[in-house]
This record gives sequence, C-alpha cells and structure tokens, in this order.
Amino acid sequence: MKEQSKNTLRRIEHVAVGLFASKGVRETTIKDIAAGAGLSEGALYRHFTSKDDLVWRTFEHHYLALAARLATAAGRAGATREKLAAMIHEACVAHDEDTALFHFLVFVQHGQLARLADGTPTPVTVFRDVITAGMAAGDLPPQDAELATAMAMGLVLQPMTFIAHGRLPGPQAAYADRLAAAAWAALMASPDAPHTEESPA
Amino acid sequence: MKEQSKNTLRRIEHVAVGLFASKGVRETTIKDIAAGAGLSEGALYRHFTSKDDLVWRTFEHHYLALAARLATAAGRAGATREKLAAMIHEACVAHDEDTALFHFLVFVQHGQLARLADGTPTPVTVFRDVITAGMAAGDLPPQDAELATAMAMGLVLQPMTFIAHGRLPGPQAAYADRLAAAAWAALMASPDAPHTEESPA
Amino acid sequence: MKEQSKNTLRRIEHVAVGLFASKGVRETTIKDIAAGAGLSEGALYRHFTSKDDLVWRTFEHHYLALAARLATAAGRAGATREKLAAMIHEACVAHDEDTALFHFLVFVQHGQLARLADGTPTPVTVFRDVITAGMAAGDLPPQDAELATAMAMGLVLQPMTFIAHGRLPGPQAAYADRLAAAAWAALMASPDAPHTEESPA
Amino acid sequence: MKEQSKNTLRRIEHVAVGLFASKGVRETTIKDIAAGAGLSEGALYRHFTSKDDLVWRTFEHHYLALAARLATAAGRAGATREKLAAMIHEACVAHDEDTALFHFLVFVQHGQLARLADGTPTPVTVFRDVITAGMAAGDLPPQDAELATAMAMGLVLQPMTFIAHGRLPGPQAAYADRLAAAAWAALMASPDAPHTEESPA
DNA sequence: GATGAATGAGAATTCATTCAT
DNA sequence: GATGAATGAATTCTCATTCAT
Repeated sequence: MKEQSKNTLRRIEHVAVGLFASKGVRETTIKDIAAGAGLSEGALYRHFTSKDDLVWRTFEHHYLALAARLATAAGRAGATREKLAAMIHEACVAHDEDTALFHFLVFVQHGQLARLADGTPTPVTVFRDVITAGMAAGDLPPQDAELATAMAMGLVLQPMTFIAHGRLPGPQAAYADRLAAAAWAALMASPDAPHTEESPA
Repeated sequence: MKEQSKNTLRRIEHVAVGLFASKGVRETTIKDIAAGAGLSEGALYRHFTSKDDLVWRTFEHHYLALAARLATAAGRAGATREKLAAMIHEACVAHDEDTALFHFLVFVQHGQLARLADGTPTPVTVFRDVITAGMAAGDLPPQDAELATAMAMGLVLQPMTFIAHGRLPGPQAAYADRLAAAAWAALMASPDAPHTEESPA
Repeated sequence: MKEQSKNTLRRIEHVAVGLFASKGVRETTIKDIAAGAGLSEGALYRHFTSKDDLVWRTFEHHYLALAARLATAAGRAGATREKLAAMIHEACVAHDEDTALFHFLVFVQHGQLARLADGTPTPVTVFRDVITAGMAAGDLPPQDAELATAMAMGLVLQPMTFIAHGRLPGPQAAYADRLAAAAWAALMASPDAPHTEESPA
Repeated sequence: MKEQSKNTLRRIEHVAVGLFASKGVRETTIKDIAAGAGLSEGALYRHFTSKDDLVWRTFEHHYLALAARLATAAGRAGATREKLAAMIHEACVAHDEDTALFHFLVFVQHGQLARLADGTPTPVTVFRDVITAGMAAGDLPPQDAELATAMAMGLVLQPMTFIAHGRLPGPQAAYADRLAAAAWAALMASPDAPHTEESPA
C-alpha cells in the first residue's frame, strides 16, 4: 500500500522532472505529467497538493541531495586540488546519471533558490567552502571566494548546456579531468599578475 | 509617424525584455507589457503579430547585435589573448549596460536558439572562432574548440548569475580583467599535463 | 455489530451536521466528514449511498423528530396560549441542546423541504395547527393562519440568528418567556384595529 | 463605451443575484451566470476579478442601499410606531420590487455579513436604532434592544420565506400593516406582565 | 468492513488574440 | 491608430464516487 503510493510518487516526480527539463516548468501542464505517469489529472493531487508543491518538493529534495553528494566527494579527497577535482567529477557523473534532473536543478528552476532557508548547504556553498578552505590553507592564492566559485562552476556547467544543445557530445564525465585542470588553472591565475607567462623577457 | 511608431516599438521591446528577464517569458502577459508600455492590449498587436513574434524578433535582433559587438571587439584587438580579453570585457560591459536584456538573451530564452538559421554568427560562434584561430596560430594549445568555448563562456556567464542572485556585487565589468586572466589560464592548461606543479620530478 | 454500525452512523451524522451548520452543505466535503468521524472517505459509503442521501436522511429524521417534539409539548399544555408558549419553549430548548442541528434543520437546508411528502407533519404545520385550533376555539382573533404562523415562528427564529452572529448572548431558552408573550401579543393584535391604544378618544 | 460596460455589469449582477437567490451562491456557476448574461465565461472577469468579488461587491452595494432606504423611510415618519411601520412597509416594498435581490441579501449571503466593517449601518442597525430611540423616548417599554430588533425583524422576514415556499401568496406589501401592528404589539408586550389580558381578576 | 488511490466530470480562472466602436 | 470588451481554448484544482487490495 505505502510502497505502491511511494512508487507512484517517484514516477510522477521523474516524469515531471523530464518535462520540466525539456519544456520548462510553466510550459509543462498537469495534463502532460498525468499522461506521462499514466494517471488521471486529479490523481496527481493525492500525491502533491499543487503543481507548485510538486516543483518545490522535487527541487528541494534533489538539490540538497546534490549538495550532499558533492560534499561527500570533496570529503573523500585530500588536498584542495583533489577536492575540487572530486567535486567536478561528481557533478559530471550526476549530470550524466540523470541529465534531466540535473538541468531541472541547475538551469530550469533557479526561481526555487530563493525559497531555500538561509544557511542551507547547497552545491554553491559546498564549492565555495572548499575554495575558502583552500585559500586559508594556502593552496589557492587569496581572491574573492564568491567570484572564484562562480568561475569554477561556470567552467563546469556551461559545457552541459553545450551538450544539451548538441554542440558537444556527451557524456560530461569525459570532460571531468580537463575541467578540473582548467578550474585549477583559473583559480591559480593570479589576478595581480595576469600576463606572467607571456612577459618573462 | 514612422519615428513615433519606431519609438513605441522600442518602448514595448524594452518593457517586455525587462519583464521577461525578471519573470520569464511565459509568466509575462500581454497585459503586463501593455501596461508597462502605456498602451492598451490591442494596440500592441499593431506592432507585433503575436507574442511569439515579439519574443523572437526581440531575441534575434539583440542576439545578433551582441554577436556583432563581440566580433567587433575581438577585431580591434591584436593577439589571441587580447582578443579573448576584449570579448570578455565587451560582454561584461554589455551586461552592465542592460542587464535585463543580457539575461533575456543568454539565460531566459535559449529556446529561441534553435530557430536561428544554421551558420548565423552568434556570441557562441564568435568566441569559438577566436579560440579556433588562436589554436591555429599556436597561441593556444590544441584542444577541443567547443569545450574550450564552453569553459571560457561559463567562466564569464556564471558570475552574472551570482550578481543576479545577490551573491556577488556588480558591476560585472569590475571582474573583466580577472575573468580574462582566468579564461586564458584555463585554456592554456594543458589537459595532458594537468598536475605539473605537483609533479616536479 | 449492529450497535457499532449504529454508533458510527450517529457519529457521522453528528459530525456532518456540525460542518453543514458552520460551513454549509456544499462547502462540506466527504473528506471533511470522514476526517471528523475518524473514518476513511470510502468507509462513509458503507453507511450512506451518497452525500445527498446523508443530507436528506439526516434532515428528514431530525426534522420530523423536531415536529414531533413540538407537537408533544403542545399536547401537554392546556389552552392555546399555553400550547404556543410550550412550543416556543421547546423550540428554544431544542436549539440550545444542539444548535448546529437546529441551524441545519431550519436555516441551512430548506432546499430539502420540498422533498417532504405532502401532508407530512413538520414544525411549521404543528405551529399552524395550534394557531388554527386557537382561532376555532375563540382564543385567537380570526386571521390568516399561515401569516400568523410565519409571524410567530419568525419571532422565535430570528433571535437564534442574532445569537449565531454574536448579536445576542445565548442561551435561547432565556428568551422563551419573552418570546411567548410577544408572540401572543402579535397574534392578538387585531389587524382591523391596529391603533387602538393610541386612539382612545 | 463606459455606458456599455456599465450596462453589462448591471446585467451580470442581476443575473447572478437571481441565480444566487434561487440556487445559492455555491451552486451557481460562472457558466450559469455567463449564459444568463449572454457572455462567455472569460468575459465576466473583465467586470469582476473573481466570483467572490462579484458576490461581495453585489452584496455590499445593495445591502448598504437597503439600510439607507430603511433609514430614509424611518426618517420621514414621526413617532416611533410610525417609524417602525414605515420601515416594515419599506422592507416589504423592497422585497416585492426585487424578491431575488432581497433574498440574496437577507437569506442567502449572511456569510458576507462578517466582512462588513464594524459600525457600518445595516438594516439591522437601522431597526435597532429606531427601537433604542423609541425606548429612550418612552414610546416603548424598556427591554433588550437587540432581542426586540430580532423579534421585529423575524416577524417581517419569516412571511417572506413562506411566500417563497408557496405557503403564503404575495405580495409581501399586502401584509405590511398587519406586520406593523403585530410588531408594535410584540414590542409593547411587557415581559414582566405577560398575562394581563387573561388575568383581569 | 476498512483503506485510500484513482477516476472523471466539472469549476474557477487566465490569457493570447480578435474586433466593433 | 487606439481602446478594451469579448472570445475560446487551456490550465489548475476540486470532489463525489468507485474499486482493488
């Protein structure tokens, strides 16, 4: 009984996320989701109180899970560079495992971000905390942690949109090492001496 | 008369873009736009044949203009590194000049991307062409041009979302030099020798 | 088993009536009733064949019971005036005993009235019969019995709505004597000589 | 233009009130109203923001108008008895002029009563103020003004429900004099000496 | 007998678009 | 050219009722 219901719920969420990722939340109708889940429209409302509730609960659950996953990956690794590489790798793998979900979380529903309680650990804060710690440990040159976080994340996320648009072949994991190296280089590049390699003479 | 109409049209576009950027295209109604532009709903249809037409024409016009702007900036600069820096700087300035427009073009309406004719020069192709040329000229190590483009763009675009979310203070132009340096470092990082600093042997 | 079921049925009726009185029949859902009765939605249908059936049966049962109660009260009393006073008192007591039920019967579900078989004794006919008999006996001046019934009942019922709206403090029984006196005065007031007290000359 | 719209609005209100009175607010659908008004469902929403808005605005407008009407009638009359009679007569006439509206205001939508700002003059307060003043002037014996108001109003309103149910023939105005006489007798009946006529000895 | 998921027929509301004035 | 009322097709959500377990 409870199992059956739980399964239905997961099915609805999965279908919904797929549609949200491909069409957007607003352009996905309850009818679409119901059809995809093999249910009547009304039946959905036994599992969620509203469309918004479905969006928010799905987002929060998986967004926090992604944060936890990245934190775990970082925790397993040793030095800052390895931590960063591990997080990037983990993000790539998570993307490949469920691309629709990843897109929903990262690209589609940032409107939900504002609803998270302040201080909630998110993928962003996990990245930033590693970078902050890396600077404190002297592994990274001192710099604006938020900007560094944005750069590192952008480096990783933008290829995903290229994959989505067909500009790059997947899987994203194939680029993990390259992205980690690039991220490291980007964070190591001293903002005060941007041209060092080229002005040795 | 033509002038008047042209002005009205610009006003409508501007209001629409502002709403699109803040609420999304789907959640912006014709009524919203009409109210913002000081017109009746029906009057809008004298300037656009449909909402979709408004979205598409606005997107195409400014998206291509942004591409041209980046191309011009790159053309003015000399070596690959300078071209890249110039494009990044130009993108930052464009963002700061009309943040709503920039967000609309880059973050909100990627659904419109697919409607562009193949081969149309876009900000993406401008970036990629500079990178491809840079590799050909030996300024950059050989690498996947699309991936490199994605990384460079992500590096620049992600801070914009951080600014939008209040994680970073604007303007984006303040980060232009740092971003250019980071992008260059990321593209120079040889994927085949990612750990040079740590493997001195 | 029969007892158990009977109890459950009474519980359902009681919960339903309470909700009907406070929210109205239409705005009370099966879910509300089920929750209030500590049952599942489906389980209700073992006791009633439909919501309408629940409403109707509850109404009919208690409406006729109220009529019988008033008739009994009138029967115990002697002269017309006492009969009227006894009915008014009984109505007040019935109201105070179960205000929700009284409101449901009298104010909420008059739509059910039309479903009663013609000739069924109702609170209205009980009142009217006493008044008709009173006129026949010469206790009351000749007048339109229906109008007299309406006046007497209105006199008694309107204070109940005032109590419900908080305009008057309860219980209604506190007003029973006053209402009986007023009703008697109203019925005695000769329609043909309405100003007698003021035109003594 | 404005006229046309105003007319449509009145038409909608009129149709709605008729349906509300005969079926109840909840059981009247937007579809019903639209059909009755000869409009599409969506078109209604240019005149009212919601069904609730339609109900509330219609109620408030006419309820206050009825209060004003009764106050005016009372103001024109001289002594307390005449004031009361004038109000009762006016209420009967108002009922007959637009029975559906009267029923909507008095019997159907008392749920709206709670939304009126405290201190708003309503039919109830107009009645009560006349009675209170009558007691102060010595025209009426001292008594609970609220209870007296309830009795007087009940005397007048209950016949209207009898007319609605077909128990009494209309118009209500035919009963105005009788009701006024009865109301006066009811209010004059001293609660402390209820049996005077019958205990002359 | 009980449960609660599922159904299906609405119901209220929204909104792009049209059109009479 | 402008206005805003009207349309009609969706869209979200509700709820009495049924039914498999």
